Amino acid sequence: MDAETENTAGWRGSRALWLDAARQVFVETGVDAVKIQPLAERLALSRTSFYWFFKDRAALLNALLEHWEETNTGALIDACDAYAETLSEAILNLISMFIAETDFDPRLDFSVRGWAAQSADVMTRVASADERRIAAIKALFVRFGFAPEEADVRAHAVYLVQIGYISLQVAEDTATRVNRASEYVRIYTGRTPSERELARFRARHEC
Amino acid sequence: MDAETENTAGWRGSRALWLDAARQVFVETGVDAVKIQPLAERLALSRTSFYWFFKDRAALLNALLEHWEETNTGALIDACDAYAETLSEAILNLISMFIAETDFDPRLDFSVRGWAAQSADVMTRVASADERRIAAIKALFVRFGFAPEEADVRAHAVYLVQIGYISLQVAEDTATRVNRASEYVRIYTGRTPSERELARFRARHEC
DNA sequence: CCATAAATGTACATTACTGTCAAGTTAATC
DNA sequence: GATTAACTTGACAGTAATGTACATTTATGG
Repeated sequence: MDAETENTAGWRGSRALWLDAARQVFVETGVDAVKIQPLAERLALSRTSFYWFFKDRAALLNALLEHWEETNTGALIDACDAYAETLSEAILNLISMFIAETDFDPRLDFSVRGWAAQSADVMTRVASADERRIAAIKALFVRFGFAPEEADVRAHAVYLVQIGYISLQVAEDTATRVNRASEYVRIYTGRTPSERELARFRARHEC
Repeated sequence: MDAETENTAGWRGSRALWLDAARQVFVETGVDAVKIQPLAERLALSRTSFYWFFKDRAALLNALLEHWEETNTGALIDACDAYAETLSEAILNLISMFIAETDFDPRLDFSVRGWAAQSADVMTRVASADERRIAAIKALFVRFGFAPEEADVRAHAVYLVQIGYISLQVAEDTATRVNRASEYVRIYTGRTPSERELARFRARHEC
């Protein structure tokens, strides 16, 4: 069943439908574009119907932020906790998660940061998400024998490069990103990933 | 003479005054907040007076973008072209420019990226600025003997980390950033900066 | 001191949004 | 088939913004 149902009568709306439309607009055009009237037009629903599912616009924005917290930060931490025999493999796990864009949505992350720039409230929540994420990456380096201080600097480097990528909004195809991965592993860890590790990594992104 | 003159009569406005106010709001709250009516209130000027200096809102936004292109990208390229005896020194020059925040305004850069996300036009201009910047950093690595391909990856790493920093909007004091610089130089270049280079670097940020 | 360009302000017409309320429709259940 | 909870809608009242036309004020230079 499509999100855009052809029906013009009956119960077409739902909390999830409004939230999903809001998420799309948010990602495409930023917080300030998340407005009830345009969303209603997009969904071919009456504007006022919105107020049955959400108290007001603020409630919708709040739901958006909660969605982001659950998905993106969760996905990153899961990737850090994933099984890995070597540091290279662990880093490749992380890179995989960023490349796949299935669990972690880079554009959502970027939009949230844009929002944070204009809202102190959102800013603090973003800052604490960043802390949790960096701590997870740092733990990964520590797990493979790095001293805490060095693990910290390297975790920052890994994370900052990814956030940088997201901010550049580069439209590279998966192939180039997959190929570049091994060089990044070398910069991050100082070690070269084995052929087997790379083969496993490539395989993951070709299906 | 202050930007906020106490005078309530006479000629208080100017193109520069409106543009500067717009820049501030843009950096604090994003493009969508750059509105003539609020700017007028802020400047204690009549809203319509704006139209004497700019054709319309679009003209103001365009001026904003041109300002960004001139300042930020220019500052970065200048820093890359600056005199340096070693690669470490060259990288420290670059880091200096980012830390100083005098010529290159990180928040302006961030806001422009947020704007780009919602405007294809702005996006292409940002993309070409990124290309010019990365090319300048890459040239720096090549200048100190790196092979083009490796120079490219390293230039990306350096640039992405900085953009990542900007996106995180971390509020670190100059001291911590200065201290961390030497570790970043090591990650970026694989070499440790000399004590003299670091001393010169620190001195630059203590006056 | 007067003409004029530079800048400001007032009034108007228009558009896009927000939220509330009361009345309607639809699907499920008893 | 009547009741009811879940949902939809149109009408209303209000706010904030845009841009245009025109009148007014202010500084400057002959």
